[in-house]
Amino acid sequence: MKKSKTTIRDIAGALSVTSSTVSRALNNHPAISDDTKQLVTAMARQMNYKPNRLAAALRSGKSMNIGVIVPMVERSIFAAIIRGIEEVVAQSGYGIIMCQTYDELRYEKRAFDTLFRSQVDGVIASATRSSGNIELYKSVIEEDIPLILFDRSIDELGVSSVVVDDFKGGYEATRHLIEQGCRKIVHFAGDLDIKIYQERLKGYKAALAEEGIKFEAHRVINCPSDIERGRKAAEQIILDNDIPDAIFSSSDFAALGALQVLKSKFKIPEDIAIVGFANEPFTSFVEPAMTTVNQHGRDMGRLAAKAFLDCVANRKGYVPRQIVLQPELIVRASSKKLN
Amino acid sequence: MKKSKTTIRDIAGALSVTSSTVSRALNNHPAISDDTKQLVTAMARQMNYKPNRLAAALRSGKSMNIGVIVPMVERSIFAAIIRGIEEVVAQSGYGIIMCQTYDELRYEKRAFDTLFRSQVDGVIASATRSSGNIELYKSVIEEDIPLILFDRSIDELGVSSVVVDDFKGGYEATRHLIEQGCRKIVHFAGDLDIKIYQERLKGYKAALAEEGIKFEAHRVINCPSDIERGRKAAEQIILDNDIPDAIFSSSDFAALGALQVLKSKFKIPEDIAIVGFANEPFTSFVEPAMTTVNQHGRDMGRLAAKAFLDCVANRKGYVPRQIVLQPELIVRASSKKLN
DNA sequence: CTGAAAGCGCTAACAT
DNA sequence: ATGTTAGCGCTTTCAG
Repeated sequence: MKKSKTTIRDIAGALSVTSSTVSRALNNHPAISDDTKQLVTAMARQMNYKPNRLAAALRSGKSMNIGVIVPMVERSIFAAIIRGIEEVVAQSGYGIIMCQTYDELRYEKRAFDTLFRSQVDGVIASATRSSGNIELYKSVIEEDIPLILFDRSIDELGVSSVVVDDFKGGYEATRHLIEQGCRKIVHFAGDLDIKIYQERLKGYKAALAEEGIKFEAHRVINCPSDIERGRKAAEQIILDNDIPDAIFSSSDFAALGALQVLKSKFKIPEDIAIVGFANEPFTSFVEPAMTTVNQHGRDMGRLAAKAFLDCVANRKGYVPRQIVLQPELIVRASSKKLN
Repeated sequence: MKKSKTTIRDIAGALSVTSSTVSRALNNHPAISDDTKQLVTAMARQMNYKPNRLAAALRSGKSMNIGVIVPMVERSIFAAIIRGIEEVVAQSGYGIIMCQTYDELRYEKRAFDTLFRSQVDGVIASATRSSGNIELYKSVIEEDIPLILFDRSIDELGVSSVVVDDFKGGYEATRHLIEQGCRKIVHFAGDLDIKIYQERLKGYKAALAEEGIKFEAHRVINCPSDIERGRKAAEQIILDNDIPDAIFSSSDFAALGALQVLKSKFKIPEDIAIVGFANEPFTSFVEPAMTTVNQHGRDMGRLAAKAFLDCVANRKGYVPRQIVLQPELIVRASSKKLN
């Protein structure tokens, strides 16, 4: 039953043609007669032929695989992005090698190692903290393989990227809070080594400034994207005497943690309004439903993938472009003061 | 700057040895002197050498990539499994090519295509609906590449698998409900083409039978794993006159949908208790917190990966084994009647 | 329209 | 401990 796998040479033998012909027929080369193509594909099926992409890749220099690097697939934004990427690249015959960094440099390094050794035709990645890893990305560029960044980009690299306007997201979230009458707005800042979190913070500051509300450094609390850390931060707030009237969190997870602890002692949103960031599915069904910022993950994935395809299509004349998606504030009960 | 990539031959040239020596040195072959290894690795780094896995794979017949097929990465159980797999196989130098089926045969087919063509050294997969795709899995076996199934296995295949005892999960969930005093227990059944959902249903029936509660077919409602479908099902229940005192849902998502609509009209859990399945993160923070069944995703992934490694280690003498994990009922507020 | 020939970069007997 | 040799399965000029 189990004989050595059929190769194009076997097919060629069975048909008394050469492997070149078979190869061309299989790849739908224009200079092959329809008759031959018919014969070859029929025989291929009959012999249960499975092309060996590795060999093709080695010879042609194209692996038809692209690497996708995300912090972690559990985050719905990244799952959505992967789906978006997959949708478009699959149509061009590409497979995806997915790597997760868990936001740690050593995993990020390993990811690049895996991808290089697999000879991927391109890398679509979201960078981790923006220090220490630039060399990694530069090495991709030096190897001359297309690199597209999404969500968290690295400007110095000058490659194509698809990001959401985090500044605007932070700005609108904060502005919305101010419009609800909030004045003492706490910001849960993410890792400020990462640009997107810097931007969200800047947006927050800009909105305050615009409304003439003085920025107070002690209202910015370092709080990673994690429910438990959100709880801790909220507990700290309660201990302090200076209770805010709103929280704008740079992540839905931290916002949720805060919501959980605060709602036992305060009315949400009347006493304290809460806004998160990322539009994780759970935001729509926690109580009260949480206001958040939608980042259009699937679109981001699709656009990144298209950028990659573009880049491959005109290898030489490709000009990188920065695509900036508009975030969308989704207002829900957690921030609607009815005054 | 950008010259053609360095190969082992280049290194060999620079060192006046042969490429075999370089190859062996790089692979830490025992029969190479430490001096030479030192020299070679130093030169490799200096010349910025990046091994071409494709070539190695073509020659050695091992791609050092394994394929992982899941329905969709958004489901936290699958994200957890992937993480478990990755943890284990990465240590042995394997990369992961991830494919999603979205529970549709055509995507499942495409996944296998991608994996075959990439010459993966193994496939770790969760099957979709258990009809129509068996041929796909058989073809993997015929190609003689290790296949491990998880979560949703296919018994006829006789390969190693790691699953959770869905029967027991269904049984315990239902039993718990009965212990709370519930008698009219509705079951939201998943796609009964898929074995895990059949098992959960059987467990439900078994628990009823054990307690002498008559099984009533109309209490089994077809309801896929989807919030919206759960809402619809709950709305239908309200329209009917025969209000149940509990719902055991085969998925957390459907359970959540039901919870959302029911809690406006009924007291949960006093009037209607609710139990889900899968321990999605959101179950712990919806209100009331939802009782559910934990499937130990990360462990499942780890075990599946270990099975794969085992299988590779003793290719000939490998005996497939079925690993069955014990589900864990996590009791939360949505099902605790305080009578 | 098809054939012949030459590898892609690496590994693995078999030598020495 | 290292060198020689022969490909893995496919693509791709260059001929005809």
